[in-house]
Amino acid sequence: MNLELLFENFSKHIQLTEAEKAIVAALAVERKVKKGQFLVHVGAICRSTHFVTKGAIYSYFTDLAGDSHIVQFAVEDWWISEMKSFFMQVPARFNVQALEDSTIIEFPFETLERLYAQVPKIERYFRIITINGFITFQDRIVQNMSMTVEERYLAFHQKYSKLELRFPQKMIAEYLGVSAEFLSKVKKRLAEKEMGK
Amino acid sequence: MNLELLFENFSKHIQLTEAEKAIVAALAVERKVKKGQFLVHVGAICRSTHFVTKGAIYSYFTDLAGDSHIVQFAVEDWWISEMKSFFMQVPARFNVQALEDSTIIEFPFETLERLYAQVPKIERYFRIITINGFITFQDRIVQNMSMTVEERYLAFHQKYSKLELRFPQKMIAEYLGVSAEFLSKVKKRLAEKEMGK
DNA sequence: CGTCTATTTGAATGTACTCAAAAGCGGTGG
DNA sequence: CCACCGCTTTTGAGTACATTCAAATAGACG
Repeated sequence: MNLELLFENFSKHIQLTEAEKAIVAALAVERKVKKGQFLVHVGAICRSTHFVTKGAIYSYFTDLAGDSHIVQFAVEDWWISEMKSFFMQVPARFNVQALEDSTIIEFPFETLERLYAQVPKIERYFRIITINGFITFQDRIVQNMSMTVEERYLAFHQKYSKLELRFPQKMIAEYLGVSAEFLSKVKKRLAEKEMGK
Repeated sequence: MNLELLFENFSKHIQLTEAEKAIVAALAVERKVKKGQFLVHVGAICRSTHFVTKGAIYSYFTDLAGDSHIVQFAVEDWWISEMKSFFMQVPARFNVQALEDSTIIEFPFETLERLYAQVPKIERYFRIITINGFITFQDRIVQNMSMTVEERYLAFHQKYSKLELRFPQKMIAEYLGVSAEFLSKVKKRLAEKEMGK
């Protein structure tokens, strides 16, 4: 099991001793998932939180009209789970699914609680990355309220160019909250503007 | 200074000893603000996080077109601040302003960091309430992506009836991401439906 | 290769917005 | 305590941004 990426990520926010790293290593579970496989199903309880070391994962839900909406993307070095389901141990509202064959490191709910007790710095780490997630969703609200689809797409394109190369355009549309057809038109319009220069 | 409400809120997630409460009490700062007064200005750095013990506060921003958008409401027993500005100590993107004469308990940034070291349970508390905030913003994204204005208003009405009584309808519209005029029409339509029953 | 899904394109439609004006309401001062 | 002023809310007409539906094209996967 390769925990390098995870420890590197930890080190951005906290400094772990070798002894503490050993405790984490003893509790971490590596798992490989095939393309299309689900990590979490709507209605089930999300038992673990997932750190991606290889591949690409996304979470989404389907509304009453049958339309899908992407909640979150995750590639290498990102965490993903159904937060509400995981932390409150209630039925999941979103699916979490693999876009590609992927490798993840998992921490089951009870394990994480024990880890907080044994290594309080880990609790600090999760407080900090939760703040980052909070800010990300807040930004998304801000953008949805104050920007046109074109502006939102451009912001996404600049901030997440890596994701745009990996996830199909349809999913980008489902993330931005716009129909796939309209996103296609917006991109065309932008390309024409670019030509005109 | 009345810390009852704050300690009661703490007790929902962590159990503090009397000694620990004393440490918190020694660091907490009470502040009274008049209606209309700002706790945070756009462009300034948000130095404290605020717990409301009396009154009503809201955070908002004004976009390039001059339209206002509400980011968060807060009344008694709620926390409010400009999260990104506070935790990263960068210029604020939102204003935080008092709707009514209010009383708040403040924790400056450095104080909170010291408090985490002295009372690790406090770090746990803030991890948990940040998760709750994360989930709230995630829910808002989900609703904005999959529900009509009418449905979003009804969800708000049911979940936050307390807020609806206190904040002007215009601000509810700015929170839901809808024009004040259209929200008025939606409410009229709903009232007519209600009559027709 | 052949099939299935994603993307593109166009036409018609709709939900929500903008602009404008009237009505309602609350706060403030005389 | 009433009257006035300013802001909020309502209402209507016209408009726009984005959607839906439909069909053609392109691309990916087995």
